[in-house]
Amino acid sequence: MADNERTRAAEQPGTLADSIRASGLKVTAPRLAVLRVLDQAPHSTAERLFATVRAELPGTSLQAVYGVLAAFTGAGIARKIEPAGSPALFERQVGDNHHHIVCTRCGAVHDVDCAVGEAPCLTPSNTAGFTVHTAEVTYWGLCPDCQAAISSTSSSPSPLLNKGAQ
Amino acid sequence: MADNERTRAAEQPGTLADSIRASGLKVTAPRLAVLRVLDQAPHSTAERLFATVRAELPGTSLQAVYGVLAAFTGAGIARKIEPAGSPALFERQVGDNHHHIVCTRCGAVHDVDCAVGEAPCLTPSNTAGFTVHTAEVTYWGLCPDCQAAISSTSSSPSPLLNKGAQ
DNA sequence: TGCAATGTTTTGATTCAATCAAAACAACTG
DNA sequence: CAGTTGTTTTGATTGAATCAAAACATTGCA
Repeated sequence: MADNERTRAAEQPGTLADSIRASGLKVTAPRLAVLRVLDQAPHSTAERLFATVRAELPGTSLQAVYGVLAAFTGAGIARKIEPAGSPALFERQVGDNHHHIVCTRCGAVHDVDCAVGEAPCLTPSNTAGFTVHTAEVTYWGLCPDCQAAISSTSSSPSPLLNKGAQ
Repeated sequence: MADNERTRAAEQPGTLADSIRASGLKVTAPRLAVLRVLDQAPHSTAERLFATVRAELPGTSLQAVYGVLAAFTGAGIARKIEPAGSPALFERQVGDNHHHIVCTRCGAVHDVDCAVGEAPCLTPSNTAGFTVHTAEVTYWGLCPDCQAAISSTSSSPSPLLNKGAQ
C-alpha cells in the first residue's frame, strides 16, 4: 500500500468527514469511502458497497465495510433496510420518515414519501398491548423497466419474490 | 417406522386435509402435520415447525418442512413473513389483509388488523413510476411482557434489533 | 383392487449473508 | 509527539435457506 493510502482521512473537503465526526465517530478512510458510496448509490448491499469501496481503497476488507455500517447505523447516520428475500440494504439516514417500494421482478428499490405529513396508518387499531415505536411500510410492485419488459415479451415474469395475494 | 406411519394421510377427520386438497396439492402426513402446527402456533420459523412436527412424525426432515412450506405458500394456503433481523415466519393464509407488530426485545409477533377497512396508506404519494401491488406494514415496539420486564429491572434492554429513529 | 404416472420426501452437499474473536494498526487527546 | 482508545484486518464460524438426485408414496385410472 504505497504511502499508506488508508490513513488519508482528514484531508477531505468538508461535509462527509464532518457528519462522521459530528456523530461521535472517528474519521477514517474506509468510513469516508463507505459514506461517499452510500451517498452516490443508496439502497446498496454490503457486498456492493464493498466492491465499490475497494476500487478506490484496495486494502479494504468486507468485514471492515460491515464494521463501518454497524458503526453508522449505531450512530444514526445510516439506516439498514431489510426487504424480504433480499440481503440488507443501506442508505444515509435522512430526517424524514420515508418508506420504500421494491420491484418484485428485479429488486430495484426507490424511496417513497410518507403519504400524509403525519404518519397515517402508524397507529394500528388493536395493538394487543404492544407499545408501538415505529411503523415501517414496504410497497411491492413493478418498476417501469420491468413493466415494459413484461408487456413487450410474453415470456414468464420469473418474479424475484412470491408475495401472497394482498 | 412401524406400519408406515408416514403414509397415514387420508384418515384425518376433515378440514385440514380438505384445505390442502382444495388447493390442488396432494395430502400427505408431513403436510397435515405442518398445517396443524401452523394453526396452533402461528408466526413460527421453519426450524420451530420442524421441531414440533418431528415430535409427532419422527421421520420428517427439515427439508421436507421447507418443501411443504414452499408448496403451501405457492398454493396460497400459507404466508411467509420476513421481519428484519429474524428468520422467516409462517402463518396460515387468511383472507384479510392484516399486518404484524414485532417486539424489538423478544421477537414476539402479533397480528394487527389493517387500521381502516380499505387499506389506508397503501397508495403512496410518489410511486416513481412503479405499479404497486402490495403494501406491507410492520410495526415495531414492545410486547406487554417486555414492557414489564424493562420497567421492573433497571438492566439494559438488550434490544433484539436496532431500528433507526422513526 | 391393483398399476402406472406424477409428484413428494429424503439424503447429502452447498451457497449466501452475516457475525465472532483476537491481533495489528491508526486516529484523536493532551 | 507519545499514549490511549477505538478501528481494521485476518481467518474462522454460524445460521438460514436452497439445490440436486434418488427413493418413495399418493392419486387417478383401468
